[in-house]
Amino acid sequence: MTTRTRFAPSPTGPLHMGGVRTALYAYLFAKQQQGKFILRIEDTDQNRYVPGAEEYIIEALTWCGIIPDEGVGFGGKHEPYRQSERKHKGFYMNYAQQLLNNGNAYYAFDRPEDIDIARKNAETDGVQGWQYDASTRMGMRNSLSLPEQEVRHLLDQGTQYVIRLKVNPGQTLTFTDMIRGEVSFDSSLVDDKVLIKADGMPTYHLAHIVDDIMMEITHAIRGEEWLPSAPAHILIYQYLGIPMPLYAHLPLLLKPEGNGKLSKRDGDRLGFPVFPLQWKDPVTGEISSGYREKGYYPESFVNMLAMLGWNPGTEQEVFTMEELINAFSFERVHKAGARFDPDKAKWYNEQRLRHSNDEELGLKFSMELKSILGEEDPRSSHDFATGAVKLLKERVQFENEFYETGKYLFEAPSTYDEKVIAKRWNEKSKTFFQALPDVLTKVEHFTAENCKAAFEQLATEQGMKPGDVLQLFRVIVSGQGSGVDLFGMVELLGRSEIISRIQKALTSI
RNA sequence: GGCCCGUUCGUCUAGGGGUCUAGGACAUCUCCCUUUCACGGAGGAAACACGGGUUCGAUUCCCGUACGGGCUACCA
Repeated sequence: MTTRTRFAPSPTGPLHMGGVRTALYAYLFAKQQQGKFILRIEDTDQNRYVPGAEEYIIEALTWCGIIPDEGVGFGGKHEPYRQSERKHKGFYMNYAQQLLNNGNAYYAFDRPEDIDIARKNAETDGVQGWQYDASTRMGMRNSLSLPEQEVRHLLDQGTQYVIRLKVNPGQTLTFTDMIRGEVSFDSSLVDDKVLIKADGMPTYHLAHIVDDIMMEITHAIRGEEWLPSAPAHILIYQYLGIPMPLYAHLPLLLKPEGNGKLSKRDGDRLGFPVFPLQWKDPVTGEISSGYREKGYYPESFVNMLAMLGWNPGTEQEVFTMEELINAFSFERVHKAGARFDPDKAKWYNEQRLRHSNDEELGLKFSMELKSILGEEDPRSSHDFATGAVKLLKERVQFENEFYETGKYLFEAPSTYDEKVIAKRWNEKSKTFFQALPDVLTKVEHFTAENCKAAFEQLATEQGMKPGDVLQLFRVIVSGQGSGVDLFGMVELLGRSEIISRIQKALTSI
């Protein structure tokens, strides 16, 4: 049987990184098994629908390289993949009817207010967790407690109703989780979950099962927050007489500090994004940052996410998607929640940047430079940009830091590091720099090595150690006391630029 | 409150009865390299939540406690 996994978010807003990780694991597993990965949109709650969320989800997954084989936006033999559309085809009601017919579900006419009252009454009696179940259902208005005639009448009248799962108490419900092993529950503690809501929409509980069956899902992968409702899901499969797919409940992603799971609000408050892509709230206009816009490589973002709760059992940490597909296994997913570490996230990006090809980085950087400096500026050329990349590559974690970090490569300094000037600038050094342009003019091939040799020779001739003027030279060229390799920078900037910077410094210091 | 899941350095984690003097990575500290800063290299500090069992022997198995997390909607 072909492995089929799905990722089934609800379009209530941007996908957060925890959701992306769930999608990733489902994708990795499917690909490893030469199976299919499906994107299903669970939009059964029309009140929570957020415009743009669906597009966001598709764009985010695509950016990450987690490409569905079937689903909303990708087509496939089980269309439609949007639950609101599937509802109109009667898929969910079909299954609900089957449960109704077999006596495993029933109509309930209680309004939300009635349930509130029942709950409040129970609380005043000191009962903490009231629920609609075998112990309370006969005191409510439903097709189990009401005479058949009345039920008929209510239905004929068009009275609003929900369909509830009839959970029989006193049995142990067990299933084997791919990550946690055997997990069991007492059915007495499971409530009679609503299967079909008053508006005719199915709830998650019914909908995901119907769709997983119809879409031939073999492995259901979801977050740990679903574990408590697993017994109800086991029961639905039992009542339907259909074998359950294998389930995996993933550990949650926790906040970097403090308590609780990582939530949408945490991100920008703590200085890191929680979303893969930037998101603008359609109502408030509030903008939340995204990993893409921060300059992360999608591969690094995915790599980082993969390692949060899973490890290969070797010491390898940097992976490509291909390698992840090969190495992944649910047996090696950790059971406890993982606290997200923004520093480690940056490290993954840095690693990928370090191993990137200079020419390719240079090409991208030259495009950026062209938009900053102009198409014709020689410093926007591929050659110059590649030269700059070589000098800057080990000093940044993101490509988008090249320009700011190496700004002095693109414009002559207007200020000079005061500490170095105060310490080193004197008559002797001034004389040295007055003589330096002539010496540099005579250097035949203007390379780092030749310039360095000429520089040192001049220093010796003037009776000083190169170290006495080296840092000054750096400040004269770049304005800063520290930075990229000095003579590498000299070679890149070229003879006339260097000489002009020396002359500028001589008049302004 | 109830139910479920969990608990190894600050963080992500390896290890699943003796090989543990508990390993790696991020972060941190020291030193080396270097014209500076980074990079890189070397090294340091840093953890088995607690209490009972089981066992010749528990970080590893069992139970309890504590702590953390999740769920407890006609939301997913």
